[in-house]
Amino acid sequence: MLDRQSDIRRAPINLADSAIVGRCGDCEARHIGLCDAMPDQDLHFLANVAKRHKLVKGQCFVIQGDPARHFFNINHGSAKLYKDMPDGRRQIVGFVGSGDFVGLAAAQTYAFSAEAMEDIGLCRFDRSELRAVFGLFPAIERRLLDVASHELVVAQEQMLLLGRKNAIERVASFLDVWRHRTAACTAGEGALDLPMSRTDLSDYLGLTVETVSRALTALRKQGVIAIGADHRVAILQSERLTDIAQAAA
Amino acid sequence: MLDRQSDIRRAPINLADSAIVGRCGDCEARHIGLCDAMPDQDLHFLANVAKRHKLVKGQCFVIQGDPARHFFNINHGSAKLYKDMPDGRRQIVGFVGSGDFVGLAAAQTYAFSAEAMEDIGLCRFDRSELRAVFGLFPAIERRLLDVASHELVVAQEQMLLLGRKNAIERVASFLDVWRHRTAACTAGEGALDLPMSRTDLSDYLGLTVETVSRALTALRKQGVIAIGADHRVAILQSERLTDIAQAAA
DNA sequence: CGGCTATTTGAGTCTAGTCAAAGCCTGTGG
DNA sequence: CCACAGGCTTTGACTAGACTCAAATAGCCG
Repeated sequence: MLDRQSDIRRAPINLADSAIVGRCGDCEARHIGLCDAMPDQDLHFLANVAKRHKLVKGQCFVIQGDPARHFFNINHGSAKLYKDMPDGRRQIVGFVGSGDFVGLAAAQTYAFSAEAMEDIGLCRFDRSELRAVFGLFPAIERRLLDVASHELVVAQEQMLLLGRKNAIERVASFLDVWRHRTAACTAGEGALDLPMSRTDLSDYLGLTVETVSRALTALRKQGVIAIGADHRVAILQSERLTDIAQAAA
Repeated sequence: MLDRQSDIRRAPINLADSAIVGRCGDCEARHIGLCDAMPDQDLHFLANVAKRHKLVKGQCFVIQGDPARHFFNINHGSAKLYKDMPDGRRQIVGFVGSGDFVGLAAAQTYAFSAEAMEDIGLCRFDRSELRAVFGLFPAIERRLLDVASHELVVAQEQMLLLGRKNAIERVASFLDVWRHRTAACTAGEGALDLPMSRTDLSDYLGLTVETVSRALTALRKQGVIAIGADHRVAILQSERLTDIAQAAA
């Protein structure tokens, strides 16, 4: 655990080093996330306060405890949000992907850190500048409130998972939610695309890597899922998975 | 566990039965919570969409899964917010008190239930009507976004607690947070006022009643807290408590 | 003064954690 | 093309911290 201290995650590369590219109009995230709340002709208001960045896998763009000066909108790729304890224990509080908004959970300082799990592109907004845009386009603020409400729902569901579910229920819950999250994007019923490692999964589910692995094996032996040679997961019995996740059976 | 099914909590009294009393101007919560975002002369806009209610201990005013038609603002008293699983397992996702806003964590339906832990007074707002007030007073929406952001910070901290802390750290964390929450109200350094039972505490901390009790005893034996004959808790060494809560020592 | 309930304490069990090692992709270099 | 190093994942054996079941204790209220 403690080797995390010397990890790449502890040596974030300054965002200023990242390439700034492109404009809003042809952004891959134009019609998702924050930006979809703006009509085309007013998009330049957002563009004026947004800086586009590209980050490579492993780079941090939010550090827990730093002054919360920015919001972020992920354009492509995925990242993990997490909290660390002084002795190395880690809790991942969320995974974010294309279109997701990052940075709401902050008062004066960020309550979490954020690290790219693969190469990502994002837009960075200055909080105070974005706040000024609120006055002109209340739809933005409305959107953020909706996003925050939804995140609260998800957070409460995660509290139930962490506080009351056993290992298999936790893993089943994660797969069930992830399936629905990615079903919107990929129609195919093949293996799930899991950008996170088993270690990330364990830090998200409040378990150890070994326990996550054992739970996956148990689900595989029950015929609920299949695990590929590349460790990817395919869901074979989705109703059964949901039942296990919710302890409905 | 399963006896909860027949509990008073399962048979909520309809809010329509509750007494509706008073006006906003002389409300005990006038200068906290949502209402403080409104200037006196415009308070009647809120009053028009608010219904004041009084509830007795044990009454539910939000049921998980019901259509989310209202927001609530607690005027006095305290309540618990929780999620239940079909087999009776329960996770309390938050405690709320005077001035606190309830109902943000909802999409079409409520993600949680809410029950009065003591007699309480609250204001009920129709969501659609309150939304209409947003247009006239953006300060309300701004306030809600701030509230939601703060709740997200708290929720993430709770995920860390539930996912990665041991029993003593959980109990210490709770006492530490609760001390700060109530310190703003009561200057006295006496015993904490804990409106919730040990069972509620265990459902909040993801433990059993017995484990909570044992953790409290352990903290008492270490001299960090004292436990009164009425089971109330007094904090004797607050820095030590904080260190234990954060695993800093 | 009892009955009731919430809390605390005790004894034994079990789930998940820890420590250790093997297996298996991946990617690099010969 | 194959061998090998390295990291991630899986499996195994044992431990520990929290849970379960049971009982004792102590306020609280009629």
